[in-house]
Amino acid sequence: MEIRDTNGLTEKEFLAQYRPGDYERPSVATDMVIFTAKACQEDNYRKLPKKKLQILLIKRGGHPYINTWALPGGFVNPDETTEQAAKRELIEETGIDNIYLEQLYTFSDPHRDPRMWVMSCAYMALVDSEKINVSAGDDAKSAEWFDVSLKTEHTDINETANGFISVTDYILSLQKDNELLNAKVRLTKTRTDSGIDTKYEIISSNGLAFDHAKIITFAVLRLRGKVTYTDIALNLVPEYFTLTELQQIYEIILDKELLKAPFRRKYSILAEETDMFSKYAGHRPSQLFRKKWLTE
Amino acid sequence: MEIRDTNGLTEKEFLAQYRPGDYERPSVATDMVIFTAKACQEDNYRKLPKKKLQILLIKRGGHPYINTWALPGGFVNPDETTEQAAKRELIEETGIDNIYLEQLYTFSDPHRDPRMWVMSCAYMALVDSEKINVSAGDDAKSAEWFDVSLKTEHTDINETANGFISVTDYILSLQKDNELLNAKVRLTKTRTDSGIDTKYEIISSNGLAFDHAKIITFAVLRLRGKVTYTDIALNLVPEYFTLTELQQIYEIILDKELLKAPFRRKYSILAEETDMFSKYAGHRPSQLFRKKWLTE
DNA sequence: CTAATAGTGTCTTTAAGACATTATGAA
DNA sequence: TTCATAATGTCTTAAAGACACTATTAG
Repeated sequence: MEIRDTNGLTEKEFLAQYRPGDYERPSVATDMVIFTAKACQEDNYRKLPKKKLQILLIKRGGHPYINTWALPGGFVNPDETTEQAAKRELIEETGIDNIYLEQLYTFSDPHRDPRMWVMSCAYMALVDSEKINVSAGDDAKSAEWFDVSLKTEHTDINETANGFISVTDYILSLQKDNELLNAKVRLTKTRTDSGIDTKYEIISSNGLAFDHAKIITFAVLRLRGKVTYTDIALNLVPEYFTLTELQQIYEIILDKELLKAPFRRKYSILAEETDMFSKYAGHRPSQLFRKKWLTE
Repeated sequence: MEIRDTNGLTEKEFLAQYRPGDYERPSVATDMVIFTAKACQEDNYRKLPKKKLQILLIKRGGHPYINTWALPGGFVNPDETTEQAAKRELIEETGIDNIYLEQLYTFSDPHRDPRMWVMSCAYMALVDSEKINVSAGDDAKSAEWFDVSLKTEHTDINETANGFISVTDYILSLQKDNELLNAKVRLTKTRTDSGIDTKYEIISSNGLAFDHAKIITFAVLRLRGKVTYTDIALNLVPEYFTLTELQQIYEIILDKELLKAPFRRKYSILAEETDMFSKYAGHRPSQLFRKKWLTE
């Protein structure tokens, strides 16, 4: 390994004399979309509680976007990967450790932060709701769980000479008690001869900071896309769960009802029988299962 | 919008006085895994040419990793997104414009570049091989197409108390005439009670710069994962193509043979009939089709 | 005619959708 | 006993796998 470059330097010599250029660099942050599935209260003692998909937001105390809600996150340090940064911030801001974490997408619009050039490497996290109570309120910041709903408002497809343009408007709603945040995010797919351009834009955003409506929309769509062909949903379920609970998780993610028999046929591979049963339910007890992760 | 923060500033005033902190920032680059599917020569005039999956690599002329091969790419400028940077570099380095481009993953190991802190937002690009001849040799750098092969060497799954550890070793081979580059990339999935850790490591890498063996492996796996449930393969096919050609694309991506009848049943939705036929083939002519992109 | 690919038919296997039926415990 | 959910059976529909058979050309 004694190859010399055009200046006659070996790699070792080159690295010893190397000085980074004086060009502008972006700040790099991570933002996290932390999902959980929480059971609602139910008035009728025999009725099964419904579940809701929730994400964690933090109220901003300073400019810009003061008093609006933002995703938890922060800047990446020079000695860590973006993933390590995300894990560190997760513990700092929420006390949650050991969690499912998946890199989502890197958002890099140069003006996404009005202060300066900041890229965001966004992560999606999934936690089971029994874990989060432990650490609720640990943090001084006002972090709150919001119910999430993402609906397609409408889709328009127009054929062009050599492809098509499809425009889908999504309505994102986030609710916490009396607080309601809303956003419209437009997904435009422009298909030409070769290549497709997929663009997300925020049409309107009320009460959400930065481009976070876009990031949340992206995360919900990713979760929806992956839930049917992976075991990702198990991350949202407690240690012991019933198959109906698991089905509810799928239903709130996909935002549609599923039939019981086919659901069980398909997803019972994700569950391992135990000899325990749910109790005092006002109806037939349900068998409890343990998670059985897919290995492939 | 006249909310004032704890210093009594409005958002406008805050932004006017805002100065970024003096902390370290990473350089951010893009790296591109550009795939194409090229037909080989065939000696027997009646035999159909086989196709090979190829990627573009550029020989490094300076330290570090001098004389090894690297993915095309470059640094992101302050006025552009990572995607715009990737498109710009694609044109600069290869002359290829208007191409399928998809963000893959952001690689952020702080020591992935021995010179300094550089994150790489990696993209996957797909081009049909008839397009690339146009611009071959445009560039002064020695860019070359290498045949790609990614094989699973072995997989080990060990059950643990609360999950499992699965280790898969991939052998990545890149070949161009007499030049053969090799790498072994290990994928370790550590599943615990809650959370899974997915880690890619380079075990060995011959002739490939930086962590590019990892990026290429990631790209091949992504392409394999998406080809069966999207229309992504159409990006690798010329304007007019036969169904056998399309099937060949699937076969080289998935690295396995497919049955003709079921393939056609499933993927004929991606093709629109024309009244043209292939000619002088030494066997029954084949109908030519036009791309029919999926709109959903 | 021959070698080679093109293109289709059909039987089997597997999975998904739809819905009905039986089981069971707390109040 | 009743209400509400648990759990399973089964008929239908759709897709995938396997493989055989016919069609068509240049040489």
